[in-house]
Amino acid sequence: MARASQTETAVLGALSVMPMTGYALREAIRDVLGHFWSESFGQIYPALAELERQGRVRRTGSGRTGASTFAITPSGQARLKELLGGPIQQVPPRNGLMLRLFFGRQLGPQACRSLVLAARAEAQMRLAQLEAIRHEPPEEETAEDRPYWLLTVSAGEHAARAAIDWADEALAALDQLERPAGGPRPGQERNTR
Amino acid sequence: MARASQTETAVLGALSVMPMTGYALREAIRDVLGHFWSESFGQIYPALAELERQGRVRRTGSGRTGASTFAITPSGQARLKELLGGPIQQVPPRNGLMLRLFFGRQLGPQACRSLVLAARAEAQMRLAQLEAIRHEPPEEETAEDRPYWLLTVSAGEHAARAAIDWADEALAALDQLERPAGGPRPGQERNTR
DNA sequence: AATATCATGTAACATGTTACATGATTGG
DNA sequence: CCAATCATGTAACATGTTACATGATATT
Repeated sequence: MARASQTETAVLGALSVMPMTGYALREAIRDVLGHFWSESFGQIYPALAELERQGRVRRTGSGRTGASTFAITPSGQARLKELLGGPIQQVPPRNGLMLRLFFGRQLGPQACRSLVLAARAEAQMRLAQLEAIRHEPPEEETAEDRPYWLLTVSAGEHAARAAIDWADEALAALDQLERPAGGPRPGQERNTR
Repeated sequence: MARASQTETAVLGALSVMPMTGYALREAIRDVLGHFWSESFGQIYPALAELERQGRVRRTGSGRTGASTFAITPSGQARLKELLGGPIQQVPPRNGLMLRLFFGRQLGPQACRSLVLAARAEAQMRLAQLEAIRHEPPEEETAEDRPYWLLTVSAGEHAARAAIDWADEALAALDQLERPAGGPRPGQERNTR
């Protein structure tokens, strides 16, 4: 009980959609869950071995020699539901951009501008990718999963748009900092917008 | 070089605002940076010891016996600037809520609703806290840092509002999933299982 | 005097990444 | 045949949390 349950959830979840190899699992997680999840080989293979030992997945020796396709078992299905219903353990926050901006006085407004601009560009790229995903033609086999998948896409879009809006606001504020608008007027700093 | 540079940055940054003990450092990080950063004692004390060995901080044996107030040295100031200017290393994403929603079909719309509602409530609380911080009266000593601090507050507010908007949208979508709009239409009522 | 809080430090554990070793299969 | 890719697995390392041990100081 209770070991690496997050990786376990991701692996069982992915296998609940379709059986695949450990390698494909990693690619699926990177390409499909990539916006909010990640796993490395060093996590996936041990997790698969453990899940197999527990009878949650089984190897169906298909395909090439040495490669094994893993499929979820009924016991694995049950375990997945249990994990999904269980408590969400979140990672402690560690936002490198915010850390830098918080101590931004040491860097000065110009360097901060660059950081914010880079963040804005990144958010814009993420947003475009998510919109592309949303407009991909739905596949037959995954039709029932799709509404749920779109919830996560939507969350990503909202977050990306918020990041862009914030960046624009932050850039304006940093500009204000650099040239204090027509002579120093204390107690005035408002958000333009 | 290049060891735990993120913790180093947080510690040097906090000490650049004012000297304090390791204990106070942890409280400051939790209370002030808490919305986007975290450090534990197990990180802070070794980091302080290492920074002292390198001459980035020094102990000013003030206060009670056994307690040491740490202050940043000029060398530490320089190092801080170097760290702040360096590349941002971000943590791989791991969003437990999104993972659950992605496999939401296994849980069903009702359980997903609960998850989204909880997330909404959490975002609302975060938003209230951030707005309180924004309206706190500014202190004299930190006046120059304040504009930068407000950038991070603003980012948190944008993110929280985005989370709330998304949650409302998601709740509506989940409702649609449960009762498929205006009576059963053939080829449409499949999600009841 | 007892309790709560401040303070420092360490050890054990959990988690996760990266790099490497090894080999099969496929496409040119 | 050769390179690229698919595939599995492990070992070394990095990072980070939690729990514990220890004691000082402040509060009641």
